Amino acid sequence: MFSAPKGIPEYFPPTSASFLAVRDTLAESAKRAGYGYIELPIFEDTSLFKRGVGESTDVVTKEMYTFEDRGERSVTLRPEGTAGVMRSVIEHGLDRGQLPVKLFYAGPFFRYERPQAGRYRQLQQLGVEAIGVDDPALDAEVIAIADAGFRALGLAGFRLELTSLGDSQCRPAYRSLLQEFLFKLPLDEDTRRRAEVNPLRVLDDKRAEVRELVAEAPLMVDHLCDECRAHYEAVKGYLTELGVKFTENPRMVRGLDYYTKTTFEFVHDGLGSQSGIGGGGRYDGLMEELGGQSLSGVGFGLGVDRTLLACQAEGLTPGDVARCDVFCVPLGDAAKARLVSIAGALRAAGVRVDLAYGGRGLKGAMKAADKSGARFALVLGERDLAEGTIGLKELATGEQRSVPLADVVTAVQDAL
RNA sequence: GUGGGUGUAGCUCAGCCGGUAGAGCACUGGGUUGUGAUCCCAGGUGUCGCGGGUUCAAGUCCCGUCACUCACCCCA
Repeated sequence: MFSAPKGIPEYFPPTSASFLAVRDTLAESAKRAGYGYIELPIFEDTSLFKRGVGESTDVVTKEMYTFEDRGERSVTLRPEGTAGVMRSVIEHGLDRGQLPVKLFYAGPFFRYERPQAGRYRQLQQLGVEAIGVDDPALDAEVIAIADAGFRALGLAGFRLELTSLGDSQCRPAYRSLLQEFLFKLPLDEDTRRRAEVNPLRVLDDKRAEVRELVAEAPLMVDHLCDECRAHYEAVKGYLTELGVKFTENPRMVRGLDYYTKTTFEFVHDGLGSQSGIGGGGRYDGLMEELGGQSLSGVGFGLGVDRTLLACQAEGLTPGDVARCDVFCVPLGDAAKARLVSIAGALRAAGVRVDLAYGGRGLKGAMKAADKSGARFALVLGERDLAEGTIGLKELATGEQRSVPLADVVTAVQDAL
Protein backbone atom coordinates (compact mmCIF):
# COMPACT_ATOMS: atom_id res chain seq x y z
CA MET A 1 0.00 0.00 0.00
CA PHE A 2 1.18 3.51 -0.73
CA SER A 3 1.27 6.24 1.83
CA ALA A 4 1.76 9.98 1.58
CA PRO A 5 5.34 11.22 1.78
CA LYS A 6 6.61 11.67 5.31
CA GLY A 7 5.54 14.73 7.23
CA ILE A 8 2.86 15.99 4.86
CA PRO A 9 -0.59 16.79 6.19
CA GLU A 10 -3.60 15.99 4.06
CA TYR A 11 -6.98 17.60 4.49
CA PHE A 12 -10.24 15.93 3.55
CA PRO A 13 -13.88 16.49 4.49
CA PRO A 14 -15.00 17.69 6.90
CA THR A 15 -11.67 19.21 8.03
CA SER A 16 -10.75 20.45 4.57
CA ALA A 17 -13.67 22.91 4.75
CA SER A 18 -12.01 24.50 7.77
CA PHE A 19 -8.66 24.52 6.02
CA LEU A 20 -10.12 26.48 3.12
CA ALA A 21 -11.96 28.80 5.49
CA VAL A 22 -8.76 29.60 7.38
CA ARG A 23 -6.83 30.31 4.20
CA ASP A 24 -9.60 32.36 2.63
CA THR A 25 -10.33 34.36 5.78
CA LEU A 26 -6.68 35.35 6.05
CA ALA A 27 -6.62 36.18 2.34
CA GLU A 28 -9.75 38.30 2.69
CA SER A 29 -8.02 40.36 5.35
CA ALA A 30 -5.18 41.13 2.91
CA LYS A 31 -7.58 41.97 0.08
CA ARG A 32 -9.34 44.47 2.30
CA ALA A 33 -6.11 46.40 2.59
CA GLY A 34 -5.61 46.54 -1.16
CA TYR A 35 -3.27 43.62 -1.68
CA GLY A 36 -3.46 41.83 -5.04
CA TYR A 37 -2.94 38.13 -5.58
CA ILE A 38 0.29 36.78 -7.04
CA GLU A 39 0.66 33.17 -8.22
CA LEU A 40 4.23 31.95 -8.23
CA PRO A 41 6.25 28.85 -9.11
CA ILE A 42 6.52 26.10 -6.52
CA PHE A 43 10.20 25.70 -7.35
CA GLU A 44 12.87 28.20 -8.29
CA ASP A 45 16.53 28.40 -9.17
CA THR A 46 18.40 27.15 -6.10
CA SER A 47 20.66 30.20 -5.96
CA LEU A 48 17.64 32.50 -5.51
CA PHE A 49 17.04 31.05 -2.05
CA LYS A 50 20.73 30.89 -1.21
CA ARG A 51 21.07 34.57 -2.00
CA GLY A 52 17.70 35.64 -0.67
CA VAL A 53 17.23 33.62 2.48
CA GLY A 54 20.90 33.56 3.45
CA GLU A 55 23.66 31.01 3.03
CA SER A 56 24.16 30.59 6.76
CA THR A 57 20.55 29.91 7.73
CA ASP A 58 19.42 26.43 8.71
CA VAL A 59 16.67 26.68 6.13
CA VAL A 60 19.23 26.89 3.34
CA THR A 61 22.01 24.71 4.74
CA LYS A 62 19.98 21.69 5.73
CA GLU A 63 16.28 22.01 5.04
CA MET A 64 15.89 22.60 1.32
CA TYR A 65 14.46 20.14 -1.17
CA THR A 66 17.06 20.64 -3.86
CA PHE A 67 17.44 18.53 -6.99
CA GLU A 68 18.62 18.67 -10.54
CA ASP A 69 16.07 18.77 -13.34
CA ARG A 70 16.53 17.03 -16.67
CA GLY A 71 18.32 20.06 -18.05
CA GLU A 72 20.90 19.80 -15.27
CA ARG A 73 19.66 22.96 -13.58
CA SER A 74 19.66 22.99 -9.80
CA VAL A 75 16.17 23.81 -8.61
CA THR A 76 14.66 23.98 -5.12
CA LEU A 77 11.12 23.58 -3.85
CA ARG A 78 10.39 26.97 -2.31
CA PRO A 79 11.05 27.01 1.46
CA GLU A 80 9.48 30.45 1.91
CA GLY A 81 7.65 33.05 -0.12
CA THR A 82 9.40 36.39 0.01
CA ALA A 83 12.39 35.58 -2.23
CA GLY A 84 10.10 34.36 -5.02
CA VAL A 85 7.89 37.43 -4.76
CA MET A 86 10.89 39.73 -5.01
CA ARG A 87 12.26 37.82 -7.96
CA SER A 88 8.94 38.15 -9.77
CA VAL A 89 8.59 41.84 -8.92
CA ILE A 90 12.06 42.56 -10.28
CA GLU A 91 11.65 40.32 -13.34
CA HIS A 92 8.36 41.91 -14.39
CA GLY A 93 9.19 45.43 -13.34
CA LEU A 94 6.26 45.65 -10.97
CA ASP A 95 8.30 48.16 -8.97
CA ARG A 96 8.40 50.58 -11.92
CA GLY A 97 4.91 51.88 -11.24
CA GLN A 98 3.32 53.37 -8.20
CA LEU A 99 4.69 52.32 -4.85
CA PRO A 100 4.17 50.45 -2.64
CA VAL A 101 3.57 47.27 -4.57
CA LYS A 102 1.15 45.28 -2.40
CA LEU A 103 0.86 41.56 -3.04
CA PHE A 104 -0.37 38.42 -1.31
CA TYR A 105 0.22 34.77 -2.02
CA ALA A 106 -0.90 31.39 -0.71
CA GLY A 107 0.20 27.84 -1.20
CA PRO A 108 2.59 25.08 -0.20
CA PHE A 109 6.18 25.51 0.95
CA PHE A 110 8.73 22.80 1.62
CA ARG A 111 11.33 22.24 4.28
CA TYR A 112 13.11 18.98 4.92
CA GLU A 113 12.84 18.82 8.70
CA ARG A 114 11.99 16.13 11.21
CA PRO A 115 8.19 16.32 11.44
CA GLN A 116 6.43 16.94 14.73
CA ALA A 117 3.24 18.54 16.00
CA GLY A 118 2.60 21.58 13.82
CA ARG A 119 5.79 21.15 11.83
CA TYR A 120 5.45 19.68 8.39
CA ARG A 121 7.66 19.11 5.37
CA GLN A 122 4.96 20.58 3.17
CA LEU A 123 3.49 23.57 4.93
CA GLN A 124 0.79 25.91 3.79
CA GLN A 125 1.40 29.59 4.11
CA LEU A 126 -0.42 32.78 3.30
CA GLY A 127 1.79 35.80 2.97
CA VAL A 128 1.76 39.46 2.05
CA GLU A 129 4.49 41.80 0.88
CA ALA A 130 4.42 45.59 0.67
CA ILE A 131 7.39 46.75 -1.37
CA GLY A 132 8.97 50.11 -2.03
CA VAL A 133 7.93 52.44 0.76
CA ASP A 134 9.82 52.60 4.03
CA ASP A 135 6.93 53.98 6.08
CA PRO A 136 6.39 52.63 9.60
CA ALA A 137 2.66 52.97 9.02
CA LEU A 138 3.02 50.26 6.40
CA ASP A 139 4.70 47.96 8.90
CA ALA A 140 1.75 48.53 11.19
CA GLU A 141 -0.71 47.84 8.37
CA VAL A 142 0.92 44.53 7.57
CA ILE A 143 0.81 43.49 11.21
CA ALA A 144 -2.78 44.63 11.52
CA ILE A 145 -3.79 42.51 8.53
CA ALA A 146 -2.55 39.37 10.25
CA ASP A 147 -4.14 40.38 13.53
CA ALA A 148 -7.49 41.07 11.85
CA GLY A 149 -7.34 37.78 9.95
CA PHE A 150 -6.81 35.77 13.11
CA ARG A 151 -9.60 37.66 14.86
CA ALA A 152 -11.98 37.14 11.97
CA LEU A 153 -11.54 33.41 12.51
CA GLY A 154 -12.57 33.87 16.12
CA LEU A 155 -9.13 33.24 17.56
CA ALA A 156 -8.46 34.83 20.92
CA GLY A 157 -5.57 32.89 22.44
CA PHE A 158 -2.72 34.39 20.49
CA ARG A 159 -0.33 37.24 21.15
CA LEU A 160 1.84 39.44 19.03
CA GLU A 161 5.51 39.77 19.86
CA LEU A 162 7.43 42.68 18.44
CA THR A 163 10.98 43.93 18.26
CA SER A 164 13.43 45.71 16.00
CA LEU A 165 16.53 44.03 14.59
CA GLY A 166 18.17 47.28 13.49
CA ASP A 167 19.69 47.79 10.07
CA SER A 168 23.04 47.86 8.31
CA GLN A 169 23.87 51.03 10.25
CA CYS A 170 23.55 49.66 13.75
CA ARG A 171 23.32 45.88 13.65
CA PRO A 172 26.95 45.02 12.81
CA ALA A 173 28.23 47.00 15.79
CA TYR A 174 25.67 45.40 18.09
CA ARG A 175 26.52 41.98 16.73
CA SER A 176 30.17 42.41 17.65
CA LEU A 177 29.20 43.68 21.06
CA LEU A 178 27.00 40.66 21.66
CA GLN A 179 29.65 38.25 20.45
CA GLU A 180 32.18 39.84 22.76
CA PHE A 181 29.76 39.19 25.62
CA LEU A 182 28.94 35.64 24.55
CA PHE A 183 32.51 34.51 24.04
CA LYS A 184 33.23 35.22 27.71
CA LEU A 185 30.52 32.76 28.77
CA PRO A 186 31.09 29.06 29.51
CA LEU A 187 29.05 27.85 26.55
CA ASP A 188 29.00 24.33 25.16
CA GLU A 189 30.60 23.77 21.79
CA ASP A 190 27.35 23.79 19.84
CA THR A 191 26.16 27.03 21.34
CA ARG A 192 29.56 28.59 20.89
CA ARG A 193 29.44 27.83 17.19
CA ARG A 194 26.03 29.40 17.04
CA ALA A 195 27.43 32.49 18.73
CA GLU A 196 29.88 32.80 15.86
CA VAL A 197 27.45 32.22 13.03
CA ASN A 198 24.25 33.76 14.36
CA PRO A 199 24.82 35.27 17.80
CA LEU A 200 21.28 36.64 18.13
CA ARG A 201 19.95 33.11 18.13
CA VAL A 202 21.71 32.33 21.39
CA LEU A 203 19.45 34.86 23.10
CA ASP A 204 16.47 32.75 22.08
CA ASP A 205 17.77 29.47 23.53
CA LYS A 206 15.09 27.46 25.35
CA ARG A 207 17.36 25.92 27.95
CA ALA A 208 17.05 27.50 31.38
CA GLU A 209 20.79 27.45 32.13
CA VAL A 210 21.57 29.26 28.88
CA ARG A 211 18.80 31.76 29.47
CA GLU A 212 20.33 32.54 32.81
CA LEU A 213 23.77 33.03 31.29
CA VAL A 214 22.50 35.48 28.72
CA ALA A 215 20.13 37.31 31.06
CA GLU A 216 22.47 40.30 31.18
CA ALA A 217 23.40 40.21 27.50
CA PRO A 218 23.20 43.47 25.56
CA LEU A 219 19.98 43.79 23.54
CA MET A 220 19.53 45.13 20.02
CA VAL A 221 16.73 47.44 21.04
CA ASP A 222 19.14 49.28 23.35
CA HIS A 223 21.63 49.79 20.55
CA LEU A 224 19.48 50.95 17.67
CA CYS A 225 20.68 53.88 15.61
CA ASP A 226 18.55 57.02 15.67
CA GLU A 227 16.76 56.17 12.45
CA CYS A 228 15.87 52.63 13.54
CA ARG A 229 14.80 53.82 16.95
CA ALA A 230 12.48 56.43 15.47
CA HIS A 231 11.10 53.85 13.04
CA TYR A 232 10.43 51.36 15.81
CA GLU A 233 8.74 53.94 18.02
CA ALA A 234 6.57 55.00 15.10
CA VAL A 235 5.50 51.41 14.39
CA LYS A 236 4.44 50.97 17.99
CA GLY A 237 2.54 54.23 17.83
CA TYR A 238 0.64 53.20 14.71
CA LEU A 239 -0.17 49.82 16.17
CA THR A 240 -1.64 51.52 19.18
CA GLU A 241 -3.68 53.75 16.85
CA LEU A 242 -4.93 50.61 15.11
CA GLY A 243 -5.84 48.99 18.41
CA VAL A 244 -3.46 46.11 17.84
CA LYS A 245 -2.09 44.81 21.13
CA PHE A 246 1.54 43.68 21.24
CA THR A 247 4.23 42.72 23.68
CA GLU A 248 7.85 43.60 23.11
CA ASN A 249 10.23 40.68 22.97
CA PRO A 250 13.78 41.98 22.50
CA ARG A 251 15.10 38.42 22.35
CA MET A 252 13.02 37.37 19.38
CA VAL A 253 14.99 35.91 16.49
CA ARG A 254 14.11 35.25 12.90
CA GLY A 255 15.50 32.34 10.96
CA LEU A 256 15.91 34.17 7.68
CA ASP A 257 18.79 36.56 7.16
CA TYR A 258 16.98 39.28 5.28
CA TYR A 259 15.03 40.81 8.15
CA THR A 260 15.82 44.33 9.35
CA LYS A 261 14.15 46.80 11.67
CA THR A 262 10.60 45.75 12.52
CA THR A 263 10.25 42.06 13.25
CA PHE A 264 7.24 40.28 14.69
CA GLU A 265 5.77 36.93 15.46
CA PHE A 266 2.28 35.73 16.33
CA VAL A 267 2.34 33.05 18.99
CA HIS A 268 -0.45 30.72 20.13
CA ASP A 269 -0.17 28.75 23.34
CA GLY A 270 -2.48 25.90 22.42
CA LEU A 271 -0.14 24.27 19.91
CA GLY A 272 2.64 22.58 21.82
CA SER A 273 6.21 23.21 20.89
CA GLN A 274 5.69 24.81 17.49
CA SER A 275 3.76 27.78 18.73
CA GLY A 276 4.37 30.36 16.01
CA ILE A 277 1.34 30.83 13.78
CA GLY A 278 2.87 33.61 11.76
CA GLY A 279 5.79 35.94 11.55
CA GLY A 280 7.48 38.52 9.44
CA GLY A 281 9.08 41.89 9.33
CA ARG A 282 10.89 44.42 7.24
CA TYR A 283 13.63 43.54 4.80
CA ASP A 284 15.63 46.49 3.58
CA GLY A 285 18.41 44.98 1.52
CA LEU A 286 16.72 41.99 -0.05
CA MET A 287 15.63 43.46 -3.36
CA GLU A 288 19.04 44.92 -4.11
CA GLU A 289 20.67 41.66 -3.06
CA LEU A 290 18.55 39.90 -5.67
CA GLY A 291 19.58 42.30 -8.41
CA GLY A 292 16.76 44.82 -8.26
CA GLN A 293 16.70 48.45 -7.28
CA SER A 294 17.28 49.38 -3.69
CA LEU A 295 13.77 49.29 -2.30
CA SER A 296 12.71 48.13 1.12
CA GLY A 297 9.81 45.86 1.86
CA VAL A 298 7.73 44.53 4.70
CA GLY A 299 5.66 41.38 4.89
CA PHE A 300 4.64 38.26 6.74
CA GLY A 301 4.03 34.57 6.32
CA LEU A 302 1.17 32.99 8.23
CA GLY A 303 1.05 29.26 8.77
CA VAL A 304 -2.30 28.01 7.54
CA ASP A 305 -1.78 24.53 9.02
CA ARG A 306 -0.87 25.93 12.41
CA THR A 307 -3.65 28.47 12.34
CA LEU A 308 -6.07 25.63 11.73
CA LEU A 309 -4.55 23.77 14.70
CA ALA A 310 -4.99 26.92 16.78
CA CYS A 311 -8.66 27.08 15.78
CA GLN A 312 -9.11 23.46 16.77
CA ALA A 313 -7.35 24.10 20.07
CA GLU A 314 -9.89 26.84 20.77
CA GLY A 315 -12.82 24.65 19.73
CA LEU A 316 -13.49 26.66 16.57
CA THR A 317 -14.57 25.04 13.32
CA PRO A 318 -14.38 27.74 10.66
CA GLY A 319 -16.21 27.16 7.42
CA ASP A 320 -19.41 25.44 6.50
CA VAL A 321 -19.32 21.74 7.25
CA ALA A 322 -22.63 21.11 5.49
CA ARG A 323 -22.01 19.58 2.10
CA CYS A 324 -25.24 20.80 0.60
CA ASP A 325 -28.41 22.77 1.22
CA VAL A 326 -30.89 20.31 -0.29
CA PHE A 327 -30.83 16.53 -0.43
CA CYS A 328 -32.98 14.70 -2.97
CA VAL A 329 -34.67 11.43 -2.02
CA PRO A 330 -36.13 9.51 -4.96
CA LEU A 331 -38.53 6.57 -4.66
CA GLY A 332 -38.45 4.57 -7.85
CA ASP A 333 -36.89 5.09 -11.26
CA ALA A 334 -39.36 7.62 -12.65
CA ALA A 335 -38.94 9.81 -9.58
CA LYS A 336 -35.19 9.46 -9.77
CA ALA A 337 -35.09 10.64 -13.38
CA ARG A 338 -37.18 13.65 -12.43
CA LEU A 339 -35.09 14.46 -9.36
CA VAL A 340 -31.87 14.25 -11.33
CA SER A 341 -33.15 17.04 -13.56
CA ILE A 342 -34.51 19.02 -10.60
CA ALA A 343 -31.11 18.75 -8.93
CA GLY A 344 -29.51 20.13 -12.08
CA ALA A 345 -31.95 23.02 -12.21
CA LEU A 346 -31.40 23.86 -8.55
CA ARG A 347 -27.63 23.81 -8.95
CA ALA A 348 -27.93 26.11 -11.94
CA ALA A 349 -29.88 28.43 -9.64
CA GLY A 350 -26.98 28.42 -7.17
CA VAL A 351 -28.31 25.92 -4.65
CA ARG A 352 -26.01 23.20 -3.33
CA VAL A 353 -27.74 19.92 -4.04
CA ASP A 354 -26.96 16.25 -3.52
CA LEU A 355 -29.02 13.16 -4.26
CA ALA A 356 -29.35 9.64 -2.85
CA TYR A 357 -27.61 7.52 -5.46
CA GLY A 358 -27.38 3.77 -5.64
CA GLY A 359 -31.01 2.84 -5.22
CA ARG A 360 -31.09 3.05 -1.43
CA GLY A 361 -34.27 2.48 0.48
CA LEU A 362 -36.24 5.43 1.79
CA LYS A 363 -34.91 5.02 5.29
CA GLY A 364 -31.33 4.84 4.10
CA ALA A 365 -31.84 7.81 1.81
CA MET A 366 -33.28 9.90 4.65
CA LYS A 367 -30.33 8.90 6.76
CA ALA A 368 -27.99 10.10 4.05
CA ALA A 369 -29.98 13.36 3.89
CA ASP A 370 -29.44 13.82 7.60
CA LYS A 371 -25.71 13.13 7.39
CA SER A 372 -25.26 15.50 4.47
CA GLY A 373 -26.01 18.49 6.67
CA ALA A 374 -28.68 19.71 4.24
CA ARG A 375 -31.44 21.93 5.61
CA PHE A 376 -34.07 20.44 3.34
CA ALA A 377 -34.91 17.12 1.79
CA LEU A 378 -36.89 16.82 -1.43
CA VAL A 379 -38.88 13.58 -1.40
CA LEU A 380 -40.41 12.36 -4.63
CA GLY A 381 -42.32 9.09 -5.28
CA GLU A 382 -44.97 7.67 -7.60
CA ARG A 383 -47.84 9.23 -5.66
CA ASP A 384 -46.33 12.70 -5.83
CA LEU A 385 -45.57 12.33 -9.51
CA ALA A 386 -49.20 11.39 -10.16
CA GLU A 387 -50.34 14.47 -8.23
CA GLY A 388 -47.71 16.69 -9.80
CA THR A 389 -46.24 17.63 -6.42
CA ILE A 390 -43.06 17.04 -4.44
CA GLY A 391 -42.43 16.83 -0.70
CA LEU A 392 -40.23 19.57 0.78
CA LYS A 393 -39.12 18.64 4.25
CA GLU A 394 -37.21 20.80 6.68
CA LEU A 395 -34.93 18.34 8.41
CA ALA A 396 -34.38 20.23 11.65
CA THR A 397 -38.09 20.51 12.44
CA GLY A 398 -39.42 17.50 10.56
CA GLU A 399 -42.09 19.65 8.94
CA GLN A 400 -42.99 18.62 5.44
CA ARG A 401 -45.24 20.20 2.86
CA SER A 402 -46.17 19.48 -0.72
CA VAL A 403 -45.28 21.97 -3.40
CA PRO A 404 -46.20 21.84 -7.09
CA LEU A 405 -43.47 20.17 -9.13
CA ALA A 406 -43.45 23.09 -11.54
CA ASP A 407 -42.55 25.54 -8.76
CA VAL A 408 -39.94 23.47 -6.99
CA VAL A 409 -36.96 25.72 -7.77
CA THR A 410 -38.59 28.90 -6.53
CA ALA A 411 -40.11 27.08 -3.55
CA VAL A 412 -36.67 25.88 -2.48
CA GLN A 413 -35.11 29.29 -3.01
CA ASP A 414 -37.83 30.92 -0.91
CA ALA A 415 -37.39 28.32 1.83
CA LEU A 416 -33.65 28.88 1.98
C1' G B 1 20.85 15.23 12.77
C1' U B 2 19.86 13.75 18.62
C1' G B 3 16.55 11.68 22.27
C1' G B 4 11.70 9.60 24.46
C1' G B 5 6.87 7.18 23.51
C1' U B 6 3.62 4.15 20.54
C1' G B 7 2.45 0.32 16.58
C1' U B 8 -4.14 -4.77 17.50
C1' A B 9 -10.72 -3.78 12.59
C1' G B 10 -11.95 2.18 8.38
C1' C B 11 -11.44 5.35 13.39
C1' U B 12 -10.53 5.42 19.04
C1' C B 13 -8.74 1.76 21.88
C1' A B 14 -9.10 -2.94 25.50
C1' G B 15 -6.56 -7.58 25.62
C1' C B 16 -4.10 -9.37 33.33
C1' C B 17 0.68 -13.99 35.48
C1' G B 18 2.19 -16.37 27.45
C1' G B 19 -2.94 -20.76 25.67
C1' U B 20 -3.67 -18.66 17.84
C1' A B 21 -8.61 -11.56 19.29
C1' G B 22 -12.62 -8.03 21.58
C1' A B 23 -15.53 -3.31 22.59
C1' G B 24 -17.32 1.40 21.14
C1' C B 25 -17.84 4.48 16.95
C1' A B 26 -18.54 4.25 11.75
C1' C B 27 -20.80 1.50 7.66
C1' U B 28 -25.06 -1.71 5.50
C1' G B 29 -29.88 -3.97 6.19
C1' G B 30 -34.25 -4.69 9.19
C1' G B 31 -38.07 -3.23 13.36
C1' U B 32 -45.16 -4.21 8.06
C1' U B 33 -45.12 -2.43 2.21
C1' G B 34 -43.42 6.30 1.64
C1' U B 35 -39.67 9.46 5.89
C1' G B 36 -33.70 10.93 9.11
C1' A B 37 -30.96 12.29 14.28
C1' U B 38 -32.77 8.53 19.80
C1' C B 39 -33.87 3.21 20.64
C1' C B 40 -33.82 -2.27 19.44
C1' C B 41 -32.07 -6.44 16.25
C1' A B 42 -28.76 -8.38 12.56
C1' G B 43 -24.19 -8.30 9.40
C1' G B 44 -18.66 -8.12 7.68
C1' U B 45 -13.53 -7.08 8.16
C1' G B 46 -7.86 -8.19 11.03
C1' U B 47 -0.94 -11.02 7.52
C1' C B 48 -2.06 -8.17 16.09
C1' G B 49 3.81 -2.98 11.66
C1' C B 50 7.79 -6.35 9.61
C1' G B 51 11.88 -10.04 10.44
C1' G B 52 14.21 -13.23 13.70
C1' G B 53 14.70 -15.63 18.66
C1' U B 54 12.88 -18.17 23.39
C1' U B 55 8.74 -21.74 24.22
C1' C B 56 4.74 -27.53 23.59
C1' A B 57 2.40 -22.66 22.67
C1' A B 58 3.87 -15.46 21.36
C1' G B 59 -0.71 -9.88 20.22
C1' U B 60 1.66 -10.87 25.08
C1' C B 61 8.68 -12.20 26.59
C1' C B 62 13.79 -10.94 24.03
C1' C B 63 16.65 -8.82 19.80
C1' G B 64 16.63 -6.23 15.31
C1' U B 65 14.14 -3.27 11.81
C1' C B 66 10.57 0.02 9.80
C1' A B 67 6.69 3.40 10.53
C1' C B 68 4.14 6.90 13.30
C1' U B 69 4.42 10.39 17.19
C1' C B 70 6.32 13.97 20.80
C1' A B 71 10.50 16.82 22.25
C1' C B 72 15.54 19.00 21.15
C1' C B 73 17.11 21.73 17.02
C1' C B 74 14.68 24.94 13.62
C1' C B 75 10.50 27.59 12.13
C1' A B 76 4.90 28.94 9.66
